[in-house]
Amino acid sequence: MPEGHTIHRLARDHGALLQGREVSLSSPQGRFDAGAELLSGRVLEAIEPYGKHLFYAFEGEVLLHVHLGLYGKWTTGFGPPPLPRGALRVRMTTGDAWLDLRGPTACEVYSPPEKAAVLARLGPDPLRRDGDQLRAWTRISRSKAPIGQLLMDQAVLAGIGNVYRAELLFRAGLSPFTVGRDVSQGTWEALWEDTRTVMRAGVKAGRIVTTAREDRTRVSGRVSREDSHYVYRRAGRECRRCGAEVRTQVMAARNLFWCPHCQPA
DNA sequence: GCTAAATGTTGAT
DNA sequence: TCAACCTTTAGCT
Repeated sequence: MPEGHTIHRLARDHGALLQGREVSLSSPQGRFDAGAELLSGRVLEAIEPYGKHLFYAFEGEVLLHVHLGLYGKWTTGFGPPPLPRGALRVRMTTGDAWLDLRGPTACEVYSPPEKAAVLARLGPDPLRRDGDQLRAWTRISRSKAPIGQLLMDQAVLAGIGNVYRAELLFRAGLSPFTVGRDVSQGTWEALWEDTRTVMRAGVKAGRIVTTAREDRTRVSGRVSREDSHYVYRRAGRECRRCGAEVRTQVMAARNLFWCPHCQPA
């Protein structure tokens, strides 16, 4: 399940399997029959991640646009693909590998202008080399909205989701209720740099781990699910740093988590 | 074994 | 504001 780190990881992994290859597409579920037929048999030229969006560029100036949403998932394997089970929106195959897509919010054929239109409404992506923190700062520094809402707004920053929102604000010691225009530029720049650091680690590990070693219960071995977050989904439990009770409240239509002591209003 | 919630967004009401 | 998308998992029993 995807925030930006998952998308960038998929782009990398799928590139290794598909780039420069002729790809066959089908839609066993039937909901993408026309698109699969249009794209099938073309060479996959490039895969580009932006925020939570994936763009698969095929020869002939046509793209596959995928947004996983909350449930969407890719599974991959080598050799002959398994018999299709369940609601399988798209299957892509090369001679060697297969890739199955289930449950995406978006799976559609795009033209280059349609891709450009999506990019035009997204803020900078901290995982991209061209991610420009000043573009986000322009929005944040003028906004009366709380920073916990702004971080979730894909027009402000592309790729952050509910886990990173909670965890990044905790790491910054910043209250989610601080309004954008009250955030200092120095605080923002540090937050942006920390976002890049933490999300890059997420791409590498294939999961979100935001805790420092000294804040974990168990210090060696694989980081447990329990140990991988400071506040996300820890409502009512003790803050790892100070012992105060972690709080929760809906903000931007999602459950927000924070420590009232480490992130004072 | 069952239910609810979940790392997200869109489009209808 | 809410249903839809559709799967996985946590937390119950």
